Amino acid sequence: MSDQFLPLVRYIKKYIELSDQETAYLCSLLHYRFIKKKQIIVQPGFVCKYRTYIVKGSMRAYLIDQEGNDHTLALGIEDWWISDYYSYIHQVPADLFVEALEDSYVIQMDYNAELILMETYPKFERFFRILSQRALAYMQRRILSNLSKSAGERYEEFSQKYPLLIQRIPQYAIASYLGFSSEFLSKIKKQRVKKVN
Amino acid sequence: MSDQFLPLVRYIKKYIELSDQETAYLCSLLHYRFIKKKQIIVQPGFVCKYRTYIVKGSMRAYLIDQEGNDHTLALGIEDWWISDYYSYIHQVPADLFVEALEDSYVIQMDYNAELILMETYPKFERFFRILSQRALAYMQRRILSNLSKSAGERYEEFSQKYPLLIQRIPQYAIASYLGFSSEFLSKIKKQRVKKVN
DNA sequence: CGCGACGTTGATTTGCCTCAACGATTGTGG
DNA sequence: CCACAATCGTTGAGGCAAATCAACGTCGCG
Repeated sequence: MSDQFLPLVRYIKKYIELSDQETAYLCSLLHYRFIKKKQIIVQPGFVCKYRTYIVKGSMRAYLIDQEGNDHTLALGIEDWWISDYYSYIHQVPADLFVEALEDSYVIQMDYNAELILMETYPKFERFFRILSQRALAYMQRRILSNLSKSAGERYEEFSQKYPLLIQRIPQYAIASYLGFSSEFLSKIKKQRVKKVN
Repeated sequence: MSDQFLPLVRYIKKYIELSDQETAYLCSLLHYRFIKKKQIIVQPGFVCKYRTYIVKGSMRAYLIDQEGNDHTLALGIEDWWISDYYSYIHQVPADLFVEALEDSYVIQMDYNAELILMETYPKFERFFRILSQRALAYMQRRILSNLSKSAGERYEEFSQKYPLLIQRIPQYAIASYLGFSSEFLSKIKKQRVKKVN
């Protein structure tokens, strides 16, 4: 068997122990895929079939509202997950697009496979519990940050926390993730340079 | 044994089945408490020890920033959970206050009890997985709503979704939850009345 | 009764948006 | 391999949604 799934297996082993048998079964349920830059893997109106783990590359999940403005829910690079989580969990049509920002390699698990996996080896309940608890705690922090901080402060915080993303993710995507326009991000950066001097 | 824990047991049984033995063990780990209006059960600097399920009453989780403004992360009434989830999950000092808005009765479970419970009866892994997955999906929707909608639209959506909260929760708490000032909420409501006529 | 908590209203200010024009860089088809 | 288009970021002018501040009304509670 190829070890294309190794990054994800290593990721999971940070949270639960896996025997060779369990690992093999897990891998039998996974799909390894190449996603070309700008390719869309989730779109509104279609159920989000997969949980997507990024092996290499970067992706963005975003909403387009009635006025045509886009709003970024999530950004992801190596070792992160991305999807329209609401659509995935409830198996209802998505509201979001999920799109590759770079040529990417991903590992996907579909909803039924996930259920079967948890039934076969209940320890995966534990893995998904930990995963979603951590994501939830993180989301709460993000909401607080959005509620309590100015655009400049949020950008500052983001740069500290994710210097890698600042380098690789287009500015319009970062601005949209942080909740302001990309023009305004330009102006923030200009102010910032002044401050440093 | 008293059945003060019945509401929570019923809640849990919506997601997993429980034998009498499991139920009894669960209840042995719970605490039933009365919280007086304005009483604070979580505060910054102290680890959030409990997950809190509201049996009766209402509560609010909020952050006070450097300028002294408060920002509401969560509101809760009967049959909802509330806590500083980040603090609880990671067992680190909280950033938030959690306060009763009315005289309230709650059921609390502490972090160690939760771990023991899941070890003793692994099916509780499943319960907490489902719980956090649903909360996570909900949080993502809230972020999208905050990113893509105006103050008026968010209030409209909130009123549709939680008519009970509109009646029972003070306006300043709702405004703060939705991310704008309570003065502005006054003005929104005024506009709204005009529209209806 | 009197005080404190909550909500309202109006005047003014401001953080961020919108629009438009313009470089710089990247990608692509001839 | 070049020309041209598309994409991305920057800059400035003007505008708007919502904040801030201050004053006032009202209600419930000690």
